[in-house]
Amino acid sequence: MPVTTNGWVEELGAERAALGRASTARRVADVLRTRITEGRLAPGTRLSEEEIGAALGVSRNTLREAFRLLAHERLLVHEFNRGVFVRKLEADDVHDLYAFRRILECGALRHAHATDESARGTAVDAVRRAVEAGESAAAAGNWVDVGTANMAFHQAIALFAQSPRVDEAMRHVLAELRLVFHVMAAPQTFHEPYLNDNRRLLTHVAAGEFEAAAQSLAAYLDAAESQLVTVFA
Amino acid sequence: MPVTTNGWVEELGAERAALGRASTARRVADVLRTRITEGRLAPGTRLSEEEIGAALGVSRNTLREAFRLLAHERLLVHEFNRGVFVRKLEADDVHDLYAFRRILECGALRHAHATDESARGTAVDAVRRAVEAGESAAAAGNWVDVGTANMAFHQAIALFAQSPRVDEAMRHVLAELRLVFHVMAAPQTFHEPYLNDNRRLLTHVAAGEFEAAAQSLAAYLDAAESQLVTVFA
DNA sequence: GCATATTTGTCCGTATGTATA
DNA sequence: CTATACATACGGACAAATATG
Repeated sequence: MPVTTNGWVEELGAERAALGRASTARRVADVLRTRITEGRLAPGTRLSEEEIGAALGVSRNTLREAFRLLAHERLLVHEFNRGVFVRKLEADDVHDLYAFRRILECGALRHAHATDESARGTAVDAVRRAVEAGESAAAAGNWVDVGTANMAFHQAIALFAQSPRVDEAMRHVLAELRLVFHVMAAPQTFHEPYLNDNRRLLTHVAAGEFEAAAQSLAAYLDAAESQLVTVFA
Repeated sequence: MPVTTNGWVEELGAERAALGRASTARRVADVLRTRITEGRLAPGTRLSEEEIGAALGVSRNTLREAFRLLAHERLLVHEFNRGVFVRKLEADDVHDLYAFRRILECGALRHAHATDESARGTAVDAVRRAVEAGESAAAAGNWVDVGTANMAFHQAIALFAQSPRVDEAMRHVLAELRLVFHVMAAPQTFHEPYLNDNRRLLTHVAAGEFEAAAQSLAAYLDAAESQLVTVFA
């Protein structure tokens, strides 16, 4: 019986009951994903197969399948013959994530003019809902929801591409970025200054000014990136 | 003892000796990936765990890890309680792949002006090498190499983004597209007409005319997409 | 629609190789 | 260098789901 060294593993026992019915590996991945994206698993932590397998009541085979799912999402890194670790992001990663975001989000906006009216309408609606959710959350002082709404805003921007693959790429990028936000001193209020930018972008896309929106968003992302990179240095 | 029904599995035995030293699952994935991208495994084929595991001399657990790797690359699809199948692309997939390509490749070109001189130079060199490789392969009548060079050309275009994540996304898209090319009547000569377009794009990027290159590429991709979609209908 | 056979999903025990204290 | 811990990989087992007759 291995002795648990750092203490966070025991808490998994409580989540074991929450495992519903689906692929066991997927459910295990869901539990771990939540802990990682919520910052309750520090980057760099090694995830022992035996320890976690025992805590969640699944075999190592199943657990390894769950690890692979999360490694695919870049939330874990798998080092051969060494084990899996919670992803630890460097300044270079932040730079690259924002480079990717610029291409995806600005590309989606520039593609919007080629989409049909109704598709554009649903995307604009999604953007509007995200903006309003962020503003009301900020009014209520609920900074966690402000962050969630900001994520939803950028996911909605990606909708203009009308491409499932763009949507998925965007989801992965945002999931990785959650790891970044946790190293911020005040992740709660990080997103708040961008509420105005989001509102401005909404007016652009609602008016069909996609090129202006793209340029505005590029500047927006530049600012956010440099803000984050300084934190990493 | 299950009787092999379709006959292609036995050939795997010959490849078993070629398995070098790395993660077993990765090596197995390499073998299967080659067979899939070369079109020797028809889309829709179900990959039996027991059959292939025996043919390659690996356990079911290890094989399942290899399946997961390839499912991540979208070369296989995993259906719960049913097994894994070689990915079968629909017309919608072709459309989406080209939508994603437009955003990635044109986005990379539009980002090029912001990169430093040396990075741009290496990207231009990579593009030039791909163009020349394609032209000499075409002169030799080697259509397989023309296709390979065309893939390398677009991978080189992605270099202008200066982003590892863009590179990887591009790799995955091109790997998926290989599945599409195999359903063409004459995949050998499919890429040949684009040699001129590639050469023209090279002159653009060599001259630093990235916006012009992006627009030219967009039209290029539109044409290729509609050509492929008609084949699917 | 039912009974049967096949195949996957999951778990366990174990042997071997690799990394690290 | 040795010892320990751990990941890798194998093979067997059984239940559950699916496919087949």
